[in-house]
Amino acid sequence: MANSIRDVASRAQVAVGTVSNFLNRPDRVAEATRKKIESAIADLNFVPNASARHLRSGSSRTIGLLVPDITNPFFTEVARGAGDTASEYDYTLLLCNSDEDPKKEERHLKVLIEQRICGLLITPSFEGLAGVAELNRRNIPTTFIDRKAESLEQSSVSMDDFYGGKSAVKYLASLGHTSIAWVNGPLSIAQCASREDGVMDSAKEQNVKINKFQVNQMRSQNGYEVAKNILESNSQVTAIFCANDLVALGVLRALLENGKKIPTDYALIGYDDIGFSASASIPLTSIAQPAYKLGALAAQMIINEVENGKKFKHEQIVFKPELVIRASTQALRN
Amino acid sequence: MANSIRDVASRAQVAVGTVSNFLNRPDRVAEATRKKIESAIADLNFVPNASARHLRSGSSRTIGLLVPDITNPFFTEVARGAGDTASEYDYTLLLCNSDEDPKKEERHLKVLIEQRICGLLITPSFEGLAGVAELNRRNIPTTFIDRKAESLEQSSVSMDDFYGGKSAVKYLASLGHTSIAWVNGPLSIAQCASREDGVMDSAKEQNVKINKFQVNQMRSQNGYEVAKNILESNSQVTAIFCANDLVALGVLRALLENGKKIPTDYALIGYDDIGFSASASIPLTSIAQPAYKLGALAAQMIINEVENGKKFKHEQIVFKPELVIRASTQALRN
DNA sequence: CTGCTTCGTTGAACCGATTCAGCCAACGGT
DNA sequence: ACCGTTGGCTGAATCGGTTCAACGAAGCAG
Repeated sequence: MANSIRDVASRAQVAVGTVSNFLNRPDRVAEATRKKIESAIADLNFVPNASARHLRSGSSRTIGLLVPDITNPFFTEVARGAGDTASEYDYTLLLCNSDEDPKKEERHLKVLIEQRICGLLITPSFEGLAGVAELNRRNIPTTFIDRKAESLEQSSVSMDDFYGGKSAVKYLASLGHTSIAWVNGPLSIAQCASREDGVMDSAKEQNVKINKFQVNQMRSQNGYEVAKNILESNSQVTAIFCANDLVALGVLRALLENGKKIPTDYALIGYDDIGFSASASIPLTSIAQPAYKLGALAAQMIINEVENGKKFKHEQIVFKPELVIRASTQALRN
Repeated sequence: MANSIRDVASRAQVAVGTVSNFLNRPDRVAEATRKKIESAIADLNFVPNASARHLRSGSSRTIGLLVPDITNPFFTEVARGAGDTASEYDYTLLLCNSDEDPKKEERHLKVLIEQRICGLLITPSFEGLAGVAELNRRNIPTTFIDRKAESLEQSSVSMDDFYGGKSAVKYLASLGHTSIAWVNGPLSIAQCASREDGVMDSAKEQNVKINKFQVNQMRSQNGYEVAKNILESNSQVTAIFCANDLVALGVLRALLENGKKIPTDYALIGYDDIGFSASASIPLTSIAQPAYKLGALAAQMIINEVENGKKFKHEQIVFKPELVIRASTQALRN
């Protein structure tokens, strides 16, 4: 049942080396021979064994993608992008989900090393991951996604979070809002910190007052809970900016339950522009991140690096996020 | 850099076979030897090469998971479940997304065959996939997810859609609703057809009137659009049941925009109980499907089949979905 | 002391591809 | 007629593990 290249060779009356050439460099085999081999392959239903191929050739044509939360639509899109690009170039994508658990993350990295992946795409959930250092020591090309590489020896595809934070506040200011609630996640997450920097920077420029709020996890439920604090804070807040869409959706629900009108009582902005935001009960204005493109480009870059070896130049690409205006924001009426 | 088992053997002063034993059946290696090998492995930073291992041993310990839409939270959960179980048993999960495109699906199946996966988990988006037949011919164990196997020679883990449709209508009837709008997807999708059968069956039993509506795709936007038809249909409909949550969320948005109150003007039920339903502006009553469990069990079953070979008994497991009651439904007030 | 297990270890053969030095024939130039 | 190239093909060696027959030493029974 499991046919080998030798079976094909003997049936086609050629040498094994010729079959291998047919598989990898068809231009080097003569037309007549090619036909013989083709029909032998069809007859025997032959499909080459990837393991054998990898073993001998040394290169695995497998790239690993390690994400912290496959449940998050953002990463789902990243994975789609990376997957599509990988198969376009005949690479296999090995998708691993760490559930933000460092143990799982390390374990997956070990498996990826066992598989001898030729490159890794990763959004690390923690700094200083032992496994990543290991990858480094083994000279496995690594590209960071949604997090800028700190060394120029590594590539990354990330977003300009400072700009994103800044542009949301700028937009709200342009609508006439002068007192904004800013709901952020843990500052230990690099993205959150940069967004906050952008927010504060813009606030200064635009002469806007910022009320800071915090959630421990960036999920809907946390937004729902923090909304009470905002309402009770008794300030003149007229707009709310959340560090991600899930949180914003939670805030939205809480506000509606409290009889508030969006966008008249409060303007609301999220971050990420996940699919659900467009179809929320009040479609959410958000800062869109091109997740699919991020994944696709990261895959593209790692493939370049794998194929061009030393002469490859590492790049740190930074995308600018984009404001997407929907029904949850409008100009402040006096 | 890339160390082999032979390097380990020579450094530990033992034979290669002993190192192999250490790796696979440590109990057969004496304590003293074990220690020597352990430290040699640590010194050399040795990690076994999965390709070589698979090549010789014949079994790949890799299971493929092919889903039609990784963007759908339902499949994301299935993937999490399958992935967790796989790594628990030291298998590697190869996740492929076909985007409901039969060409991509076939291509992924080919890659999976090249990888010599030991088992496949699949939710086929089309009937009579050539690739699946191919898998069959090669005797690769296959388990269907969310779709019942038609042959007793194959395993499947699916949901009782008839029951799900039935229980939603039964519940609405118990609340006093006697005229229900039923928004279904294409009947060519097996799940949709069964749910509809359940709906109609229950309607008859409960003496409830059903108004049928259809969407072509089961996305939020389609629900949003169909809602207008429901409103214009001018019937006495007091409850709406949608074939999936995304559609229900779209309907919800349209209703709210039209000034309707949920659940007072209309009771609304979705299907799938995706995470967002709980945190929608009006938390959605839904028919919950244990997606994670589905994936985990399917992985469990395929691993059993792989490891027990012939003496394995194929099973067609059918889960009962569960009604989850939230704010979008309440008793009809007269 | 001999024969029989059991335990731990050995190392060559093997899995199925790729690689590469080497071969042959045909062709073109001088 | 001779030589150099080129194109097409060959097949043994190799990648890094696993497998397995065989072996030596120790332990035990008679």
